[in-house]
Amino acid sequence: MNFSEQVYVLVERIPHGRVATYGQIAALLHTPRAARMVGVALRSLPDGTVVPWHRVINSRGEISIENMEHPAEEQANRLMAEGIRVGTSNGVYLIDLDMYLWMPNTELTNGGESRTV
DNA sequence: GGTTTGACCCTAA
DNA sequence: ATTAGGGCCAAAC
Repeated sequence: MNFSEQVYVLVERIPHGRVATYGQIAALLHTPRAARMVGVALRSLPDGTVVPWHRVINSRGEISIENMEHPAEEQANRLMAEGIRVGTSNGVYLIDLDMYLWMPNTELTNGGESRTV
């Protein structure tokens, strides 16, 4: 299984209503410096894929797409459809990481609570 | 094989 | 606080 496939598998584990960062995905794959590769992998997702690519954002909590086949606006809409509050400042979409960041270490160790705040 | 390419990230001004 | 600049490394050429 190549790097891209591992990325897809991991991204599928991001729960509905949560987000992860590129660097976080890379770190979970034991290559903490390969954040850009995560982006490259998601860039060339096959069409009609079921991977929730929209749940992956950058380390500052921003959507990092300008305009491709999937514009930033679509990603923002998909996130909001999951109940995530998406702010916008100067054309940049912002997500509160303190509130929505996925914490994979916590998910199985505490009965599924994992609240922050 | 070597080179180029990024949906990134961190550091230093 | 904001912004350049450089490092990163798997994949595609």
